[in-house]
Amino acid sequence: MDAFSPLQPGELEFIEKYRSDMVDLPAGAQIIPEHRTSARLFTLYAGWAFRYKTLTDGRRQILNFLLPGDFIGLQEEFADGATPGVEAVTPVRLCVFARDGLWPLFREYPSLGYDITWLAAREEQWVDHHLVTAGRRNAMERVAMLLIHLYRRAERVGMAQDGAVPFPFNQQHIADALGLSLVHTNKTLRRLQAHGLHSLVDGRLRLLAPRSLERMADYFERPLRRSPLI
Amino acid sequence: MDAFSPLQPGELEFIEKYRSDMVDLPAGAQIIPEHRTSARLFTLYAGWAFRYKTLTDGRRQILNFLLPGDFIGLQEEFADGATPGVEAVTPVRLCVFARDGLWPLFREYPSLGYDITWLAAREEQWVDHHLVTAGRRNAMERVAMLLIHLYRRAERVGMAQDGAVPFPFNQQHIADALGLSLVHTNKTLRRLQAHGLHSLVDGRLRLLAPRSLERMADYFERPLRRSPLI
DNA sequence: CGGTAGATTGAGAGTCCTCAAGCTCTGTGG
DNA sequence: CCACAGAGCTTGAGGACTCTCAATCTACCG
Repeated sequence: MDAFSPLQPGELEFIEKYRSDMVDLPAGAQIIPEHRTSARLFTLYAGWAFRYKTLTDGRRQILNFLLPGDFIGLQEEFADGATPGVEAVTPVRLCVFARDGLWPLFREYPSLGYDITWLAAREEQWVDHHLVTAGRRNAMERVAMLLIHLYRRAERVGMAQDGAVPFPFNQQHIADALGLSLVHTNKTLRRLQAHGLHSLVDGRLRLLAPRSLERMADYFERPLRRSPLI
Repeated sequence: MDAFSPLQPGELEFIEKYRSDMVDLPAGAQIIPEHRTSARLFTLYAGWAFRYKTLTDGRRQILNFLLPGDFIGLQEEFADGATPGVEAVTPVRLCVFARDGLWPLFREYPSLGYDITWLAAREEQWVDHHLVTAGRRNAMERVAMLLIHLYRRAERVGMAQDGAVPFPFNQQHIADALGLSLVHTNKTLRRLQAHGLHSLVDGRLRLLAPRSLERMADYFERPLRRSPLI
């Protein structure tokens, strides 16, 4: 697919060997439970998921969203403290890798190690992005930002059809990603919709006025680059 | 130093070869200007800095803080869009590496590539951490969290003396890191101080009631691990 | 036909923001 | 030696944005 870089000779074979399994999980499943380090790494092959952290009183913050092609569980390898959880939003299919195969991968195929670093850096960029949103944008701007962000990412991996992408999240997900309350998220969403900026019907998102949304959100990302795939 | 892992034979020599220069910059200098990709990578050798992004109307969000040992500029290598800026808080000393030496490093010393991935993952953890703070904690909790976080990190690299660490930031820095206004940051800081939880005198931070601060901030990080150094 | 998850709406309260002014400290120049 | 300017800190007041509480509504399912 156009979204991903081609692999070098030998790399695919190594990945196949490294991959220990293929797993399907239902919507809502904990791919990696919070605070628990998993002995496995994953590549999300199909479906949607998100990384999150919760405070002891239950407040939850979604750190970023995971789409097909995203690598899961790298942070846990190097974690100092509490590790985030990873939860499936839709049914997901995962490629499973043994965690202790990570170092051999770097050693034998440095190019794949480099790719993993790329993926880690890209993921951090998205968290950076969300931190700016949560820290310095108001509710209207936050929601606009998230809608554009998710649309573009879904589009990038070929999910767009007729100007719409799947949108499997409920309003609680949006609220937890943006640092807003559920109620205020709802009101903001309705307000944007009333302005004719987007539509959200039958689990599909359509940006009706992308330029207005971008202006409102102060969105300034360039087109997403082709990324490596492990 | 105890905070960093020992290097393997050969690694140090390679790093020395890879390093192209050593640079000193004054407080306030832009180590990497925002939106500009630098042809160089850095390791912060001495001093304090931070990564940040700004919106077009000037609102600024500090993404994380950089202390000695931190690697700078990796995200830019893989950036899709606008890259964050990096600014010195105090005078800093930097080890400079050519960006195009990164791939040879992975190829010739996979162990160092692995270390860089470690550093990237650790940095993302901190951004995760700050995102939870900005998204789901109130002002009191945010400030408490930041004070503990910076204290622990400074302590980890040997900056603690007599129960105090250097604190070179002004209240605008704190506000921009936490997603608060300057005024509210000030009031919150004073309130914490009035409760006897911390002291901030002559640019030195002291946690007077670390347990209370941790409880207030819902802090649950374990001791920081030894980290690799490039 | 209840039961549940999710969406929606209104009302009141509270946190946090903006505006504005004054204060302290430091460095500079007359 | 003192006036002055600038950066950073502090405080008060009013208002705006966002939150919590509570109730209603819809869609879907067994």
